[in-house]
Amino acid sequence: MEPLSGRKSLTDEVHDRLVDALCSGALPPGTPLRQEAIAEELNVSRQPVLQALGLLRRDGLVEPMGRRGYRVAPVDSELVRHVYDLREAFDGLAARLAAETKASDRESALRAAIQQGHHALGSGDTAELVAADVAFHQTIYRLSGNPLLPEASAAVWLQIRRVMHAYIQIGYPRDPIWTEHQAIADAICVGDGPLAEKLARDHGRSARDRLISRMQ
Amino acid sequence: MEPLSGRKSLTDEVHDRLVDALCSGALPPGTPLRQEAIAEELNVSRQPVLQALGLLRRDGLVEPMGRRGYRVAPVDSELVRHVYDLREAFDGLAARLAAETKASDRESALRAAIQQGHHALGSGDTAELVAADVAFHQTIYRLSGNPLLPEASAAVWLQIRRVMHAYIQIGYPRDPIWTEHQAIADAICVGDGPLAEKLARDHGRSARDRLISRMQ
DNA sequence: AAAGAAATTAGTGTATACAGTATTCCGTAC
DNA sequence: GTACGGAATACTGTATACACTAATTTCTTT
Repeated sequence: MEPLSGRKSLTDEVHDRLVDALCSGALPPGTPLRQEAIAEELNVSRQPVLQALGLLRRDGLVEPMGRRGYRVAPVDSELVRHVYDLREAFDGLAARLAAETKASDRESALRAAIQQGHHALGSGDTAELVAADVAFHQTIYRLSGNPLLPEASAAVWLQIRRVMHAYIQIGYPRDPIWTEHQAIADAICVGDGPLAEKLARDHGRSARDRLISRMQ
Repeated sequence: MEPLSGRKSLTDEVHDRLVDALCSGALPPGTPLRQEAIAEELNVSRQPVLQALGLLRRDGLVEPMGRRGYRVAPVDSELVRHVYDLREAFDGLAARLAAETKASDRESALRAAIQQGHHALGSGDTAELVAADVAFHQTIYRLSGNPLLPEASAAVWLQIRRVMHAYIQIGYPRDPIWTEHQAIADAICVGDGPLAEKLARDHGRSARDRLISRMQ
């Protein structure tokens, strides 16, 4: 982690920085977190760190251990199941709405997202693959026109990022993720809401199953 | 033995207090909020208030106006539509899971919630009615067995509370809310997941339509 | 009287100082 | 050798002090 500077609030910057570290696996589950250490590392006072940890607690990425510091929250298959149940609901709603509303840049945005995915597939970089996957679904969320969706699903997607980083490994060329993405995008572009919803939910379920099977 | 760390942080207490004030309509949309005034009112320093306002911003109940204070977020029919779209997704998921999993106290919990609702109907107290409605759905959320559901839907339910307080008035005896609730509860108790999901989603949609029509 | 510059004000966000509490560590009694 | 009690420690959360910014007001000039 490097020193930071910007014009957002320091609290948000610390939050973002910690989110990245948590989701990339730089801070694996169980790692103890001390405010003072983090503050010193980022050249910040303890106050923004305190607030950022409070947010991370709400996000479920961190849990307090007694009154003696925090610790990175563990990950188990139960958590993954619950996270993906919620994701299925979010994705289904977003896909249906995106198909039913008419955003002007719908086709181009989806095409760009899928292209980004294929590029990531070619590069074989895990981080880029995760980023492309997240970006694809966030695109649909944005196209849904519901401004509350990103915020409401934020915590769930943080967990998804974390789990994907941990368990997606390079060398699953048969992974049908991006063909499924293509099908969802097609249904949206055609304007078939129910089909888009169904495909999105099926995709969520199968992604969950693949992930859980790899966790064993 | 006992989780005797029962004392919550001041930040959370301030947050709860402000949430109540916002949802009950004591602080109507547009009201400016100043940290110092709130801190003095609650006999607290400005620090917990600052943090609580940050949380409320995330919840969408409050928005910053420039760098000169916050203001209670406005409510319009667009917001209500988006909120209820999300609620439909949450309720559907929760009802299905609650029907499919077997919590031992399923029947008794639902029966108690419905009884509370009928009591509130009899009393004619708006606040009690809103509380009973929220409690019924939170019961289903709990019975779903997904521990992430309450937190993920928290912001949405705050908005629902706020809108209901503002637009539900006494004297809608024909309001079918609690008969619909009964049907949902029955489907859950019978263990019919798809039916419970469908009924819950229908209920959400019709509740939204009734609310929006009253807003005009 | 109007416009522009300077000063005051109102408010936030950040840093530092303070207080309290659970955990650890060690000495002592049995 | 082990159980217990009390001091030291290592944290957190809250209060206070500081720094900065944008708005508003006031003063000056034409």
